[in-house]
Amino acid sequence: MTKYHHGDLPAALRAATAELVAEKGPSGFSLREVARRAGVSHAAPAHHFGDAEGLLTSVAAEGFQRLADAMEADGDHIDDALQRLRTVGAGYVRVALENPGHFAVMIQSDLVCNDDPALMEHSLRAYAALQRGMELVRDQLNPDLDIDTAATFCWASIQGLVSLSPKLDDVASDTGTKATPVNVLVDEFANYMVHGMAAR
Amino acid sequence: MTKYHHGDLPAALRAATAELVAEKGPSGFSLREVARRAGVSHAAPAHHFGDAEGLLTSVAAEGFQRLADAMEADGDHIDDALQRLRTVGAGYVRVALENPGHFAVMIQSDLVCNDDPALMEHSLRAYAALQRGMELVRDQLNPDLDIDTAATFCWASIQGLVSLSPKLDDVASDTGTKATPVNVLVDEFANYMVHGMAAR
DNA sequence: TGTACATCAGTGAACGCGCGTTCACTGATGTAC
DNA sequence: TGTACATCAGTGAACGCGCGTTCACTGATGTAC
Repeated sequence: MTKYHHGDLPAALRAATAELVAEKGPSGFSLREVARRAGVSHAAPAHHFGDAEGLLTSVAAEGFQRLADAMEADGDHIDDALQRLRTVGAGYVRVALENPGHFAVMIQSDLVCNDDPALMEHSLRAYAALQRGMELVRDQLNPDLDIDTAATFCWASIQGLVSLSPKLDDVASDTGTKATPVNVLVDEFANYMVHGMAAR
Repeated sequence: MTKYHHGDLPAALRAATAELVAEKGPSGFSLREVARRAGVSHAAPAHHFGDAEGLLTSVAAEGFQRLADAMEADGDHIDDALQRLRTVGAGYVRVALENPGHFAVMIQSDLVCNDDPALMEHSLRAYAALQRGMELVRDQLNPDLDIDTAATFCWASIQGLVSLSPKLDDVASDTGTKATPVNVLVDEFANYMVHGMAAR
């Protein structure tokens, strides 16, 4: 016997959205399909999120929340710049691979409402954690390092690795070589990055 | 008086697709809207491309063609590793910013047919040009450099910068700072990258 | 040079489909007394 | 403890819309003779 009231429908709708986007990409998303997967009528989502943008914004905020939590938990207690960057980078990749639907929505700003308070809060929290890592690099390795440029570059590089990884597999299979897994690449990444930032 | 025969409808459809995707994102694409923009009936595209995937694949192939041409023209005559990486990186960013619709399709492998001969040819040509740049770094700076890892990392970093740049603008406006333009970042990128790859 | 015919390129009407949104409704829950 | 009522959560039918695909068609081009 199923209950009439769901319990936590908003969370179930976010999960269904993430699952759907992970499978079909953002283009495959529809409110009706999400409702179907959550086992409710197709008019139910409007009750909680208004429209599609509202739901996607909530998914993006949840993704940034998970990312920020991981970055703070992984990195804030590590004192060595290289080790911290390596750990936080690996954490980013792990969270991104565990939440592919969330990340696909997070990095496409035209799908969401960028003024949303929750979305802003968690994305800024993630960015701040990254900045603190960069400050460590500056203090230990290169006093002239520009924090914002370095942070931007770090974020772009890792996210680039994550979001290009299916494409990299394609290219690898075209050339007959085997693609290096992302989580291995990210370790090299930390070396390149820190040495590059240290050495100017 | 408009002609019945178009002249080069396939090219016009590719251009309309790129324009539409640049405006609305891949999710906003539809065959009917593309036909509308190209000024032909909505059944016309099927004549040349079969279905939506065929058209998008052709757009991706055209994008890789432009990219590969630019990379070869920009880089192949430069002998210094750092200078070459800087120039080719700047070229990548320039081509990507000039063809945002093409690039949005190129990096989403689930939209296109990855077995397409033209697509394979041009994307491998671009990747090979990047590899030659990495060989230069290996020969001049670090004999132990792994070409494929370095090439992957380069591509991911630059593409990450390009595709995250709208999001970076959002974050910048949230924090009240001003986002560094991508073409400035890419210059820093070359420094980080080469020093990082040289220094292990 | 002219004519007949095949081939190619694009048309426009028709179809069925999944979509988002609206709205009157009903089932469940919480609260005041 | 029980009852009445307000509020909240989800339903399901209805709507109009843009979509992709199909198909018989017509206009334009090229080629054989």
